[in-house]
Amino acid sequence: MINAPRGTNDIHPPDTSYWQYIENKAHSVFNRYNYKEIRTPVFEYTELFQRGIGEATDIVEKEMYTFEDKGGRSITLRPEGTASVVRSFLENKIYGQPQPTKYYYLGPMFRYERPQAGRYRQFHQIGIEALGSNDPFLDAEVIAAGMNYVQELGLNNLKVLLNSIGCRECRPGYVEELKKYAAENKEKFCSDCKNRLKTNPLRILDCKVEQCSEALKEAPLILEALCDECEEHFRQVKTNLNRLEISYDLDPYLVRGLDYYTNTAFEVKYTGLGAQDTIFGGGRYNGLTEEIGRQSVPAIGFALGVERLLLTLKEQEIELPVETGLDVFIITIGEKARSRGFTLNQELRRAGVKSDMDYLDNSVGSQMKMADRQNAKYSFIIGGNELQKGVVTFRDMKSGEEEEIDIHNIVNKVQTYI
RNA sequence: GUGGGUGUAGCUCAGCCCGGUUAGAGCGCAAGAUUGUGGAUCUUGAGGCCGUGGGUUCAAGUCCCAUCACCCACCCCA
Repeated sequence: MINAPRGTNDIHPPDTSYWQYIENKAHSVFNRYNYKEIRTPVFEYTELFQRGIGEATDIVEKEMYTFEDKGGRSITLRPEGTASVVRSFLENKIYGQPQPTKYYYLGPMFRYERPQAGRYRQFHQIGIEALGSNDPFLDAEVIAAGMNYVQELGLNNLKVLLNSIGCRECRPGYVEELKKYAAENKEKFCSDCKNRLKTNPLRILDCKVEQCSEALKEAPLILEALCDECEEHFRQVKTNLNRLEISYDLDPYLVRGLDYYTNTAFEVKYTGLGAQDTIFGGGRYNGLTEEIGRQSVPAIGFALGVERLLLTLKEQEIELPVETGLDVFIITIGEKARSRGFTLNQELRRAGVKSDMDYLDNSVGSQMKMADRQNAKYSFIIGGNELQKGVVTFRDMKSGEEEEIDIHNIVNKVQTYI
């Protein structure tokens, strides 16, 4: 027996209809915000992610599915969506068109990690990216679009965490301050954080170890170290969120794992999920386009984890519209009736009626049971008697009432009922 | 990559500590209960390389080792 690779999942009915619902809702909500769908390849040259995400990040260091293709090129299955979207934006010179450019995307992403609740090796993200504007109205719009999306799906009790992590003017100075503070209080931090101090100092801010949160209480805050421009930008983002009545908690310890983020950083969490509680997260990445291309294009976006969204929907016991049952199930007795039922089935379907029949040559009782299990509104019974009279027995599955109807009129008849 | 838990019927699980002959339950599935009627009940039945490989033993689902997978957590992220 060959199993699906570790960390991958098959999605079966009825779950597939949840997925379709989630995807359809994304199309409709993001279109309303005037974001257009973009589809990029599932694999890219490895260099794109190395440059875009940052060499020092865990994603690039140890989580990428990288392989050499037959032409000797290093290829990587995309671990996230933003780098590809930016690459495509630059490669196709979309910056030459009227700005901003507003995209959304959805699809599978790949990271080589140990699977756990809400985290898989092949997982799915839905994201939006708005490129070509640094307008703080846009920061708020992006967050609003995401919140609107999950709210329309029925989610409650979500928390927006907000921070600004500055720009390349003010952040380096802050990082130095932070390093200095941490060096002076080194013994108060956990061993991981002692390492982070060298590799990625900002990350000590969101360490979940209690002693570290203690140790950080006296630490300098980035919100107090922002340059005038960043501070003003952040102030306006907050004002705009207030205007949209989106409540948020300032979290000065919220940082983002990927190098390209600047200014606004946000995460939306649901606390009932266990360790993987971030439903979506994102921020501004004004530095990314220059890493990948030559142009400097400001941009902001977020990515949402579909599997986590589904877990939350189930956790909150939100009913998603499941595929409805059959209109008609055809029950036949005998070979002749079966053949007639088979052609009638096709007639029904061509007339827009959702119908099915038995393919196991089961007993009438079993066929009736099948009709019941399939949630059929009506069953059509065709046996020797019906064939002789040229009728079908039309049974209302709810009331149990039956009437005989001319087999030539049955399609029209049932259309008026559904 | 690290730690803990779990792999027995289609599904959920019991049996394992304290080895012993044909491996169980519930649900689901199938057939039937005056021969052409579902959603209730009852009867009967089908369905298991007990994750895989090795070892200990007269004997292994049960004990030991390895391996794989899943779950949870750490790391990190969506």
